[in-house]
Amino acid sequence: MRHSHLFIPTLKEDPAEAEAISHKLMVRAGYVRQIAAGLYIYLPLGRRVLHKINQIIREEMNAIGGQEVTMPVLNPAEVWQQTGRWDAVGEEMFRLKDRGGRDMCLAMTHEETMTWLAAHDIRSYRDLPQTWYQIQTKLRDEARPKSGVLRTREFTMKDSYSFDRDEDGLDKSYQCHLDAYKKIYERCGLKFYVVQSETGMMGGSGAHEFMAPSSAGEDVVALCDSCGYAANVELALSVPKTPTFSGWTYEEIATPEKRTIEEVTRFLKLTPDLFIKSILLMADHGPVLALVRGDQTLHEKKLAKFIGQHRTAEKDEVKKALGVPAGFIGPMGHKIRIIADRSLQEGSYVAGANKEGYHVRGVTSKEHFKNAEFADIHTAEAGDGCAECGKPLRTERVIEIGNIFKLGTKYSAPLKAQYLDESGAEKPIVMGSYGIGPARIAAAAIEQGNDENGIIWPLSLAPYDLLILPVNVKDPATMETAEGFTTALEKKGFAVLIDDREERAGIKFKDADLIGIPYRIVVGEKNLKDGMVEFKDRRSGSVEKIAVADAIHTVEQRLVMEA
RNA sequence: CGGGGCGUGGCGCAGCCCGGUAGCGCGUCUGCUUUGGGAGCAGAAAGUCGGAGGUUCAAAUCCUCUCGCCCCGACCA
Repeated sequence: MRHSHLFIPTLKEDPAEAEAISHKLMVRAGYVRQIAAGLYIYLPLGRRVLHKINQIIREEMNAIGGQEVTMPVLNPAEVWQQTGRWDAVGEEMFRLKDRGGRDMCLAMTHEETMTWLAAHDIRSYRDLPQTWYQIQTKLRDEARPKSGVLRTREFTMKDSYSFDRDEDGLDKSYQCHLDAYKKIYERCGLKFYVVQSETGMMGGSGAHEFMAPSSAGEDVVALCDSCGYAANVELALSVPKTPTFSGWTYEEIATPEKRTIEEVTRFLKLTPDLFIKSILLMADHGPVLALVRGDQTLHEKKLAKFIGQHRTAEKDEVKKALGVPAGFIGPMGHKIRIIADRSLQEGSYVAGANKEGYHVRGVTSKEHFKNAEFADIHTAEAGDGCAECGKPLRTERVIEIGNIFKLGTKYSAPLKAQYLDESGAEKPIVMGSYGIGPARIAAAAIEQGNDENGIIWPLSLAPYDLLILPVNVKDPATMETAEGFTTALEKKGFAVLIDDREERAGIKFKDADLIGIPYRIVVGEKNLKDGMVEFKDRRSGSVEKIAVADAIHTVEQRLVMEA
């Protein structure tokens, strides 16, 4: 392909709106343009990358027996009403009415329509198992689109759905997907983790996420290098280090105007792990007091599993519910529900005295908050002990590039997706759902592969395998050689881009680095006189002179070896 | 939805506090020179200063409202 025939609008400067490296580079290198918040145009290069990712996904999905289908993006309300998600989802779903006034929505995922299909056309255990997938547009009215292509309002997703007769079948389908996903990300050249995850709005009994480490990510995972425990911090269990307790007797201490843990620790010259942080939350069923250790952070998603939807209480609500000004709450003597972090079961702590200007020390669970329920509600932090093996955990910021869920019968039951077993009994189909975000794979690959000059693609994702760069297009010998390479290598099946623009060498080199094609042949007049050209590896930066006569053979070997 | 920031030629920005001629760099177009890491010189085109209202003799600049984009948080199949 000739560069002069392609639309590759590169930019010398970073776009003002971009923060994430992948976002800056995708825009600068001419892969995407943003038309509105969370809505992107994929330019020729960007489209090629997505296409390559989608092909890898297709191959691996087909390899586990997946069958590609296409679901409509525009959905009738009924199916969503039947599963309850029409009401459960809220503002994140784009809704509209057709000309007849019927409620419709733009699909944000396709459990409903896939299950509808299964309900209509799967009758017998003989029809099972099935795995259906699509690579299709999803629309979500995101509260906050961000980080370029990482969180958008319209995006394509590979989503697949497995249909089995029972849990055993589901386990097999789930495992097949897990293995296929690993292959997909490996082929995409990504560093990634498989971690335990929340089931979120999908519901269901088990879930994993595939996470690509990157500072641009929105999630954090806790990892144990010792036993391999890996989980999203939304659910990661950890055992904080036990502090050294003093043999305090229960007594009040005056702490005038010292409200925050930081203020009180400084005032009393104690470490924060000897404090109890008492946080009042307003849940649907009334106020709840949450207790975590002073050095820990309450994880509201963990807490939500016990008390449901909630928010932190306002100052006057604290006063009203507990009769104590905020900043001096202690766990003692309250009638309301108390959820305490497990780490507080042992030890003697400092806590608010339930009295303005005072704290107390010597607070223990056995004497002072016997009525509390104990659970892991703190955020796992680096250095905490692994809940499995006790060794220290580390944490890492990651991009979620895929997830897999065991749905069970959450969707098949309401949509009546049933089959008849051998004995003629009607049973609900047992389902799984599995997602991959191709654009996130592309962004993660850039986050993990770039330098100060631009993108460094893995060969498997690069828009072109090889760039031929004739330094001076006006030199006939140069062009003859360069075009000869292009034709010969294209015939061999490689995707070749020749930079035939009448630009200065500097511009072409800069653009080449920016765009990030993994290999480059530079055809220059001086080298050509000696029968040589340069072969450059974008990743290592290494340059070697190779004979014109050997060039095609050398390149072919190199590319085949890497592929 | 809460907090913060920003909207000025295609792109990146200055000007705004302290009202009075719209400016810089890059890009684009023309010509000449140059030609292996984002060239030089000369010339040119291109801006309702996000929008609406107001204050004023006069508004990019001050006031009010509004729209958009980005960041932090909440939210997130």
